Amino acid sequence: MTHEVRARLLDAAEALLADRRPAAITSRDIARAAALSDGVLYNHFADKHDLLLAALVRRFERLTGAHAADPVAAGTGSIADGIAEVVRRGHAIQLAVLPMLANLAGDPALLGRFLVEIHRPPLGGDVFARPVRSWLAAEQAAGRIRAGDLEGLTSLVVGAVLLQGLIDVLGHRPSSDRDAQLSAIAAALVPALLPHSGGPDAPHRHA
Amino acid sequence: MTHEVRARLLDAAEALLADRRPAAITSRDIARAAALSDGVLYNHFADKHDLLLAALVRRFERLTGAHAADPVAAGTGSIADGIAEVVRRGHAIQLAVLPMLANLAGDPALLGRFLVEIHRPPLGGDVFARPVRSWLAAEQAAGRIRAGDLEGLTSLVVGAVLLQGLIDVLGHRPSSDRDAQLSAIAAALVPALLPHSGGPDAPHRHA
Amino acid sequence: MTHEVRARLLDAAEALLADRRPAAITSRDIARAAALSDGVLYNHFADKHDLLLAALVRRFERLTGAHAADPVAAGTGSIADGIAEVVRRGHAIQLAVLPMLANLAGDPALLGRFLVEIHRPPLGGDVFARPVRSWLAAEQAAGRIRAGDLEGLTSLVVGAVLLQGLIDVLGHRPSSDRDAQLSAIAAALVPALLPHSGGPDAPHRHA
Amino acid sequence: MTHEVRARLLDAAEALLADRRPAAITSRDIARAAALSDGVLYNHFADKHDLLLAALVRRFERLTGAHAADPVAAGTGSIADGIAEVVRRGHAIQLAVLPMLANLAGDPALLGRFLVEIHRPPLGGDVFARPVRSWLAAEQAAGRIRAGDLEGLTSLVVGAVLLQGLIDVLGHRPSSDRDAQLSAIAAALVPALLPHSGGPDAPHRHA
DNA sequence: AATGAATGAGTCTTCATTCAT
DNA sequence: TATGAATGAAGACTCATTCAT
Repeated sequence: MTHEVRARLLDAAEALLADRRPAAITSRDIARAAALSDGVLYNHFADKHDLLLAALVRRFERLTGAHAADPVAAGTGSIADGIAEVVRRGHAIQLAVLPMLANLAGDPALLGRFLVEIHRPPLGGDVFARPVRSWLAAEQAAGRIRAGDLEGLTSLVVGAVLLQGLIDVLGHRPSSDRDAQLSAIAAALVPALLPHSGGPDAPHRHA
Repeated sequence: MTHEVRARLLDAAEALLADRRPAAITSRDIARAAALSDGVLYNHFADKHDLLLAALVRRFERLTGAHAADPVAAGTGSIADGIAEVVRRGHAIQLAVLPMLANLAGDPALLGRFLVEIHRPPLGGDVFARPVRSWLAAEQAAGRIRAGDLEGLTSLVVGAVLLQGLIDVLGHRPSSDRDAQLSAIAAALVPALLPHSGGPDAPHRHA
Repeated sequence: MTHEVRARLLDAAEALLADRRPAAITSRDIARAAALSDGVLYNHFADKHDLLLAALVRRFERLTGAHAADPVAAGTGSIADGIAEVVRRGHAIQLAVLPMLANLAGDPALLGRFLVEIHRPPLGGDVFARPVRSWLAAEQAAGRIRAGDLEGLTSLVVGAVLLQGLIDVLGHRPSSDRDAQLSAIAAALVPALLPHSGGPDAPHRHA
Repeated sequence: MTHEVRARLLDAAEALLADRRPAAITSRDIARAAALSDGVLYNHFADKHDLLLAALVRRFERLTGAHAADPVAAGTGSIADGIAEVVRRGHAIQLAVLPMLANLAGDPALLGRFLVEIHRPPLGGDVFARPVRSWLAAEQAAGRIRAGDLEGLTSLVVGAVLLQGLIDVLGHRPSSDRDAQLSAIAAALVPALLPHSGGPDAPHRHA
């Protein structure tokens, strides 16, 4: 089968990508991991870059797929619990995907090609934003959270979670610290979500 | 002058760092850019890494210094205007610093050394968080924004801004889109900041 | 042929080893001598050191093999003639091997690896001592030389020959001087070998 | 004083020579060890080689001087004891000097210059042979050992000792083994030294 | 005479890619 | 199509020596 070799190459590259940055993977490493010869690569891909890119995309989809399949339920439970869950889930996705993305950052050419492949805007197509936006939209539709700019809110949530993801991926921190911080973020988000509470509230009300 | 060469080396490295990732800068590049001979580097630094690290730190400080000197005023104007300014300023810092940081991500060893040099936690010591935290604390002290967990709120703001910074740095987007998004974020943050408005508002009010 | 290059590399290295010390042989020298490209070496050997070591061992075996195949006959002729032959042969082996060994002395790491490869104790496995010891043991068994400590006697002979070998290898001296000295050594050894004569003396008095 | 710098350079080089081979000593090492600047060297010596050579000679003389001053007494005690002492002393000199000489072997150019400086034949002028020869000559003159070729006998003794010295310097062996071997050598030498003992015994008695 | 920074040729090694089989 | 040996440009780093001060 002609495609078996291609697949083996991709598998091997994907496996290596799990714990090494692209720049640190040699074409020989891949060939050896695939138990194939050094040169085959060029019969199936234009380039080492090409192979790596394909492997990267496959890996991204795999990492991302599991999470995408299981959205946070909207319309049940308290808003506080819901946003906490959204935050936790978002963070879990980041932990899966960010290491790969961080490694990619060091290779602008590859990163560029990867982002094209994945759909802009950057940072993983919409894998980060979509689940958040969906939940927010659903709860808005249910009238359980404040109506208003969906994108601003989504960015708020995604950004807050991303920061925590980066901290975990680039620095290393105790998981208890991490959980506390995630809870604090969820708590801080609650007032931004709740519907206007009627009462007077203007910023300059002090006047 | 004994230090002239060292300085020229640093200048050259810093200049190269502006548009290339460290891994893509060769010792020869630096020497040539400094109009010095190949080996000089090793008369002044232990390593290419050492030189690069020093240049990185210098660049970071330079990039960061200007912003740090001019904090957002607290206690005047509306909260909405204040947070909008905090967001804008934060974004400006990111634009200056993130490209460098993103390039650094590809070189874990150098990144590690850099972070040590800069003070953890990652992502630029506290340059991102400190101005935000200061403003929030000041407004809290003035009773103009909701009392409560300062860190959660800070993370919210910094994260939201960071996400926009990354989008601008890694992908390229029209500045009008960017400004709109920053405004949306600031707007979305306002309700998270305003003091409790008295009225009933609990999340589970639905019961 | 898969091994042709490996062999050519070894041949080239061996040839260079003939008149240069390992430390003075660059990887480029070898490649050029083998009419191969700079990098080949690393397709067949882990290291320049590895290649050099292999070449060294090969050269040693080659140099040594010829001599080992043809031991000095014991039990025939006079003891004086026998020891003279043992001395001459020993000296010939040294002349072949010592230059290489002397060159090796300057590179402790390589020397160490080489000695492991060749069997300790130092100075070329037992190539120097074995033939001497064999002849002595055979003559002892035949009752033609003094019984007694075989090792002491062996050391005596090997050492005396080694000294002459070093003189020839490190300094340069006329071969007539050399031959005279070898003869003198053989003559001096005779009384150390002859069985106790009980009676008054002389080795050749029999006439 | 103009010569103070020269002396400091020599001292430093000599000290470094104690535990490093010449090829592994950089001109900077010497300058630093002498607490002098990199370039001074060239005001007092033609070359790094020149400095090293001078240091080598000085070191050799120092190492050798102590031993030369204290010859083995001849004419008293048994011949067996005398030769044992000669062997022991010879070995001690070797242990002092051979490491340096072995290191020198790796640098033919320097070795050559050194040997010229020290007087041929190689291996330390006559430091090894002279004490042995003196003792043998004295005992011969006293009629306590066999008359005959002094040089052959000297070579025998020096060579045997040299072999043991090399074994100790290049390989490492327990001192008990070493002492046993030195004794065995001394014992094996005794019959070569003792005056003719009379009795019939000829080598070709085979008839 | 001393300084010590600058030089730059030279070392080993890596690795993407080619290409004859 | 698969193989895997060969290529050769490129990289980081060393160090004896020079020379302006």
